[in-house]
Amino acid sequence: MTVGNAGKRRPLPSLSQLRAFAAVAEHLHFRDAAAAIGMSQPALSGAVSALEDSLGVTLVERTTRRVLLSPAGERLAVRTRAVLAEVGALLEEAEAVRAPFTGVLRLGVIPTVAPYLLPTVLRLVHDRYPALDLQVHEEQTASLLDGLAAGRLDLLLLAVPLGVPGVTEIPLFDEDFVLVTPLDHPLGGRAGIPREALKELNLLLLDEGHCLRDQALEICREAGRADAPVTTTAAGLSTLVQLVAGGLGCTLLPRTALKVETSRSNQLLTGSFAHPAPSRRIALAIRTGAARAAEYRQLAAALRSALRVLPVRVVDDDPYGRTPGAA
Amino acid sequence: MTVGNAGKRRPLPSLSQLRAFAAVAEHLHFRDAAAAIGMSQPALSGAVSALEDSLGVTLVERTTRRVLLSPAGERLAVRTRAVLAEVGALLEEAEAVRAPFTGVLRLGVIPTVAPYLLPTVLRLVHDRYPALDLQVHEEQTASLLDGLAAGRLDLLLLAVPLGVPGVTEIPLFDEDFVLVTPLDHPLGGRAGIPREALKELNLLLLDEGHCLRDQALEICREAGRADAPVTTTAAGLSTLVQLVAGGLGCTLLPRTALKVETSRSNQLLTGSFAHPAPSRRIALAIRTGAARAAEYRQLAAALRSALRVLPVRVVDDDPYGRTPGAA
DNA sequence: GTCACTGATAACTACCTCCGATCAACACGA
DNA sequence: TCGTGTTGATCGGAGGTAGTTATCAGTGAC
Repeated sequence: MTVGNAGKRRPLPSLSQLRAFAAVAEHLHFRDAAAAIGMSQPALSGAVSALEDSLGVTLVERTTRRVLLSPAGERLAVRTRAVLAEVGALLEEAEAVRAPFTGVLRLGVIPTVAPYLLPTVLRLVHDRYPALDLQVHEEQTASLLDGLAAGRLDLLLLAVPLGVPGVTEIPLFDEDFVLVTPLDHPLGGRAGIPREALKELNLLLLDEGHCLRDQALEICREAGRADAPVTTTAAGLSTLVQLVAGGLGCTLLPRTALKVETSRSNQLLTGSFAHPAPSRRIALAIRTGAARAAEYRQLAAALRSALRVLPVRVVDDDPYGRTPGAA
Repeated sequence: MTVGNAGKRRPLPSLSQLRAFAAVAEHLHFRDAAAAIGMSQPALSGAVSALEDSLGVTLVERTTRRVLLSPAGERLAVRTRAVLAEVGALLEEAEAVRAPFTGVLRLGVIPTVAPYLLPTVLRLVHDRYPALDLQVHEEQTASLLDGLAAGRLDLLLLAVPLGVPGVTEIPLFDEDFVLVTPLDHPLGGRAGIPREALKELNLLLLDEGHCLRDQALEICREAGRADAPVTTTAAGLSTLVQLVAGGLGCTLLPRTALKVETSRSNQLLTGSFAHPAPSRRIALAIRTGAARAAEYRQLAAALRSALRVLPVRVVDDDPYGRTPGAA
């Protein structure tokens, strides 16, 4: 026998082999795995064997009755999934290059933004990117971020900063909060209201989980309010405004919501804060390194233009917002 | 002609194709690229063409006199490199599984650790992992971290915390600092020295760039010292100690360095600080997700045992320190 | 205009992957 | 104890892939 080292020729594994191994690692069953990736069981069996040969490592412990991964197989399965994920991103980006602004775009929007911005967003997408199939999901921030990380959503429209690693924010605009009060409220309809006035108000807030609730609480805290201002809660801004109209207290509304929500009642007054008014920033959020990031940034730029008709301060185009090299 | 969509059959690209494209993207020259990856120019040319077909994207703008990447090619080249990097990690991990603790291990060590710990480290590696070819590089922290990120080094032995993203620290032990003084110094040889004493001392420090210098400065700052204590600097601990022996001032030494550095002179006294004494933590550092991470953690565990003979406080084995599933 | 050098193409070979059919091992139940 | 169904492995052949060498064709320098 040859002494040498144990090194045989080790050709590059093929992506088919890696996909086969990943499928086996997932299903722990050759026939199911073969069906899942659309190849015959013998082919898959051979592919896994070939991969084991080329790596020189036993990946799968086979019994005719049970399949399980070897310790090495467990570790290498992680690497394999990473490779396939990168390949997936490559293919997706190629597809995006080949036909930008086509196919499905799963957009997640928070409830305190959706009703007021979606008309603008939908019109923009329809007019400018007619081949884009926009699917809108209205959820709260935490759920949206989960969906983004899990690949269930592609693009989020929500309030920032998030401070979540792996998520890139593309700011769109800042909008002030305004104070909505009943007709007989002493601050009703005033301008230049100092923030300190928040210390004394009977403020109505949204339910837990809405980022707008947290923002309002934060604003109160900054204004020097120690106690929690909550006296009641509502599941939506519309309900909240109706409670105000009924005289139960005041509330803070983002300016984009003002027109829609206050036009239904003549029992309301709107007060604006002294400069600088409390505000929130609305942005798009994507997975950092998303394959179609260039498209999303282009979409963000288009959105900024379209949103200038609203009572908001559109942020400047950020220097990285251009598609590098795109026409 | 068929109307349909523009979609043709799009087979998975092969890793050979990706490697070919990456080589072209790097060299911008087909023959050079072909030579670099050890294949013929026509084969490489065909591979790139096949990749372009399967992606449906023009990646390379070819003139017979000049080759450059299309904008899409630039973007996809990044993805391609990411895929190949993951594949490389996969192969490396397979190799590590196949033959753990063999091959080259490029270890970087900081100068204030190297002379005192290397004897232990080298003996351990030689005895326990004889097939491991340890290559030691003595550099300062910043240079080591660069080398780790660039792939020039595999494993670092240095003071932590670093707080560098992408670098995982595997703590080994804590060691106290001791105060080295000339014979006639009022604090000479005392025990239980309060930290506040540092406020008044004429302290000698290493040159800029040594983390030990920064640690000493930090300790002085915490002790309430406002001014910089630097009066002179030295390039190595040996020099520093000779300066102390010459009566130019005092210095802080890590306890592991004490025996070696003070045995050459009888003009020195060693004082210890009151509990808790100022200390530094020494750790191994690796790239997060390094292919051979399991081996490095095993090595760290072995090192902890071996280092118990030194005057240090070995940290507990961290819960993630075991090779998952290894015998 | 010529020449050197570029990437593309042609023709051929070797190998590889895939499939359908079949085999051998095992667990379970009558 | 012996079928029986299900498991993964193996076999043989068709088809395609990917590599080679030899050659072609376009381009810029001189």
